[in-house]
Amino acid sequence: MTNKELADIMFPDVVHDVSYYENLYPERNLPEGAVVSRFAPSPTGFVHMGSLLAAFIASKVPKETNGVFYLRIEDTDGKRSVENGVQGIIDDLRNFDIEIDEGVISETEQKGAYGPYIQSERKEIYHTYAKHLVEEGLAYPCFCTQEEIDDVRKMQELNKERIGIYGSYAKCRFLTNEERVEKIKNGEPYIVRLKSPGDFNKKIILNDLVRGKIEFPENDMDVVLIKSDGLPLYHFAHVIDDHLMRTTHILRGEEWISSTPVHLQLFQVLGFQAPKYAHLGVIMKIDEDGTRRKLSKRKDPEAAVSFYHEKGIPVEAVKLYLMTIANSNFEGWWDQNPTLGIDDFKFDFKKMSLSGSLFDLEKLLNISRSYISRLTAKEVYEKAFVWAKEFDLEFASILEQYKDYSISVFNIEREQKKPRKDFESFSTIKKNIWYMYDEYFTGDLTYDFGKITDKEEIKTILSTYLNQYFNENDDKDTWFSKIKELSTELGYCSDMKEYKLNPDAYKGSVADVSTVIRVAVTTSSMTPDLYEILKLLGKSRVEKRLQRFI
RNA sequence: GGCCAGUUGGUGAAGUGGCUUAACACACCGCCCUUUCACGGCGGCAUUCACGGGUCCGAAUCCCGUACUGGUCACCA
Repeated sequence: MTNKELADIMFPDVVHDVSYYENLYPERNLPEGAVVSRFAPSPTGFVHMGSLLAAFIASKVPKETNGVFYLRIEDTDGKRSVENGVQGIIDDLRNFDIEIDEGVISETEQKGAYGPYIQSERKEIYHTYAKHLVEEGLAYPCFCTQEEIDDVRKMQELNKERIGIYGSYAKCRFLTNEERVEKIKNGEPYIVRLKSPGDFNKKIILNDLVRGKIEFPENDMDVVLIKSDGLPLYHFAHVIDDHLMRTTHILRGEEWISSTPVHLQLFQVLGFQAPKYAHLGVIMKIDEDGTRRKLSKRKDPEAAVSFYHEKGIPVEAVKLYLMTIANSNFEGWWDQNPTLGIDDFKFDFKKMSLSGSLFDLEKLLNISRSYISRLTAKEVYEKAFVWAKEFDLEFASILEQYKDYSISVFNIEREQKKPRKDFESFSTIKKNIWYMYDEYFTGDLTYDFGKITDKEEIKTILSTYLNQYFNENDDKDTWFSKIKELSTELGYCSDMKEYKLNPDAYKGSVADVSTVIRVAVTTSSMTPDLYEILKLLGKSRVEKRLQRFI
C-alpha cells in the first residue's frame, strides 16, 4: 500500500492540495527589507508584561520597515482558553496603542488576506500539510497510548537515556502501511507524528537575531504534529502559519529556544524557507527570599498590563520603560533627542539584553514622572480627565466643572525648561493638588506648621499678613518683598544667607514665615510655588483659609 | 539527569584585546541652589567584571574547567 493511499484514509476530509494554499497566500508584495511579524498569544484573557514587550517590539520593527504586524490567536489548546480571552488581549493592546495592521481585530472580526488568524479555524490547512507529509513518508500515524508513552519514558529514565519518542522508541514508525490502515479501520485512536530525519550526533546552527549563533544537536524526536482532537500542536501550527502568513521575523520568549531545532527541521521538511528568529529575555522579578523568577500574573499585580491602565500611568511611559529595557542605548538617545518619540528610534536586536531583566517599578515611575513633566498643562488635563472618567468619577466631575482653573493648577511650574516632576501617574495627581479645590478642602484637616509651633505666634503671622500685606494683585516680586517685610516686622530674618550666618539673632527666617502661610492655605509644607497657589486660589478663598486660624 | 543559554555595584546596564584608574540611568547618601517641597547643579557609592587556570607585551573582553542562575526535555503554548 502506498503512502498516498494511507494519507487518503487518514485525511478523508482534505479536499485541497498544498499548492492550493501556496497560491491562496502568495508572497507579500512589500518593499525590500520589510519585516512581517506577529503577536500570537493564547486567549488567556490578559497580556503579561513580558508578552507586552514582545508585542511592542514585534509591532515596532514592521513600522520601521513598512512591513506588517498582525495578531494571531493560538487557541489549539482548549484548556488554556478563557471566556472573552481574545477581547482582553485586544483591549490591552489598544490601551497600549499597539496598532494591529492585520489579523484578529475584535472578538468577532478579522482583517487581512492571510487568514483565518485563529488557529482553531485553520484545521483543514494543517490537515492538508500533514497529509502531504504522510504522502511523502515524512509523517505517520502513531497509535501508542499514553501508558505506553509513559512506560517508554520510565525505561529511558532508568537507563539514563534521553527522554522522548525517537529512533527505535518510535514504535509506530516501523508499522507497515497495511498495519496502519488496519488499526485505523479497527477504530484505534491515533495522532500524527513527524518522522524525523534528524541525527542527534549532527549539529544545527540557529542564528538568533538577539543571541547570535547557537549550536544544537539536530532534532531526532518524532514530535506530534496533530493531536487526537485533530488540532495541531504548537510546533506544527507555528511552522504552517508563519509560512503561509509570510512572516519574516519570529519574536518570542526565550523559553522557545530549545524547541527551535524542531521548528527549523519542520521548515526544512516542508520545503519552506525558515524565518528569522529573535528570542527575547523574559522579565524577571526578585522574590522576598532573594531568588529571581519570572514576573508572574498571579503573584505580581504589576505583571498585568491592565495594572498600568488602572493606575493612570501613561502608556507612553510604559513604552518608554520597555524600550529602555529592550535597548539600553535608548535612554541616552531620548535624552539627546527630547523632542523625538519612540517611533523615531531605531530598534536594534543586537542591543537587547540576553538575560532577563529585573522589573523595576521605581524606574518606570521615574520615567513616568519625567514624561508627565514634559506634557503641557492642557495635555495633562486631558489625559487625567480620560483616566478619571474611567477610574475616579468624583475627580472627573471636578475636573469637568473647573476645566480652565484645573489647567492653570496643572501649569504651576510646568511648561518651562525645568518643569516640576511631581505627578508620577494620573491617579496620584489628586493627592498632590487636592487643596486647590474647596470640595476636598473640608472636614478635619490637620496642620503642621513646621518650626513655629506657638499658636499665638501663628495667629499673629497670619493676621498681620492678611491685614497689612496681602494683596492679590501684587506681582511676584512685590509679593515676595512683602513677605520679607512681614518677616522683618515680626522679628524674623528676611535674608537666608544672613540668617544662616546668625541664626541666634532672629526668631527664625522668612522661610519659617512663609511655611506658616503655606500650611495655613494648603495644610502642607510640600507644595509648589506659594505665590502661584495664592494667585489661583484667589482673594476670598485665601482670606477664608487664613481666617480659620485667626 | 541530557541539551541550551546567562553570570559587570542595590537595580537596569555600557563595554566585542590596549582610549577603562569600568560610561550612563534609577535608587541611596552628602553638599550647593532655594520662601517650602520638588527641579537643577556638584560629589560619593564595583580598585574590579561569579570562581580557578590558560593564551597574550597586555583580558571584563579570547580559550578551558568549576560553581551558580534561568530555560527546555507533553497529544501546553
